[in-house]
Amino acid sequence: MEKASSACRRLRHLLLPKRKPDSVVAVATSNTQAKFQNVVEKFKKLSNSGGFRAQRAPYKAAVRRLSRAGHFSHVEDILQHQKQYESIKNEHFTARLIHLYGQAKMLDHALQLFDEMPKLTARAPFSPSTPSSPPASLAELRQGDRAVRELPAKLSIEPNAITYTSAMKAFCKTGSFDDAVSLLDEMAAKGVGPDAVTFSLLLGELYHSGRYLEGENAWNLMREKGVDPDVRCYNSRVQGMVSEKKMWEAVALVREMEQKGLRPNSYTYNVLIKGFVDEGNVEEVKNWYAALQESSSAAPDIFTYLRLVPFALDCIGVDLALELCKNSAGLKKKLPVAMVRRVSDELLKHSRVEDAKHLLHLYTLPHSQA
DNA sequence: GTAGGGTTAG
Repeated sequence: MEKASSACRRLRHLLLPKRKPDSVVAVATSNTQAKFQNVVEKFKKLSNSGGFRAQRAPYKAAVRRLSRAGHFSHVEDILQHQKQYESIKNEHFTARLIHLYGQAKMLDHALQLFDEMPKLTARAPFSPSTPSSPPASLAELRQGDRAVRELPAKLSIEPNAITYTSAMKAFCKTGSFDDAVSLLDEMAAKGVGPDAVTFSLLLGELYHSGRYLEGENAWNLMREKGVDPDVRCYNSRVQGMVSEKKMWEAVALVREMEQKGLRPNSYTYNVLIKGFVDEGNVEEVKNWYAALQESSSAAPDIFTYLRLVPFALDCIGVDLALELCKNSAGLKKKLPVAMVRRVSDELLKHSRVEDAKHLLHLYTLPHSQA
């Protein structure tokens, strides 16, 4: 059955008009189609397990991957598939699916699923959690006004902290930072308290877009409102300081968060490393990489290595570059092939054939040129 | 146990 349907799909694909008659392109596209179809089938199989359905990351990753590639029918396929499981009666599960449609920018599907909730979940909707998914979906679509005004009115619900946070995200993403910040006033007027999530998002957007002073204002506002910054809030501010090349202040802030008992995570270290890489400060880059390796609350990740490998090649030495590549080989996300090749080329320049071979072998790259 | 919150560079 499955074979027949995938054969049909292939046939349909062949019958579809092609813009590019180039046979090489056609074969590549067909391979890609088959690859994504495979992703869908695998995902459906995994969905059979309740343990899998409780996880959030694989859903997000699959939807992101498929929607980025423009395979919206595949997104629909895997999300509609979830309706057959008991989990669909759990409104939290269904709310997640709604948001996933939003993340794929499939608003119509998101709202339709929301409409179906009463009959799917066997419970009346609008328990505190459910109506937050449509605003979150609208935020993904950068529609702040609709998220915070039109939709709550339509659903006869009062916007809560999550609605506002979603709207803030949408406003920031469209560059309407003033609108985002002014939502804090509106929240205060309505007695809705912002929390660490609200501020981590706002701070991140402000600092990340180069609005350092506005970020600092928001940070002070957060303190005035008695909201305790968590690791992500601190990270946003550290990142803001790094962007402003205030490395000493950034380091001091990391020390402050440690003193408060907040454990720096990989993001924290990566931001500092990025700052010192941009400064060309070899000693501090080495220090913070060592600190990250020794940390009990963080570990190097792919972003660490993406930054460090080119820097090691250019400013430190091929030995460190090789060591970094080896250290990163065990990660699920791999370094780009071109980056690994740069390191192996450098090794060959120094006639270190065995090291180069070993490196390419680690990344299962052919080394016939060697 | 259950919502809304990060980066990379070519």
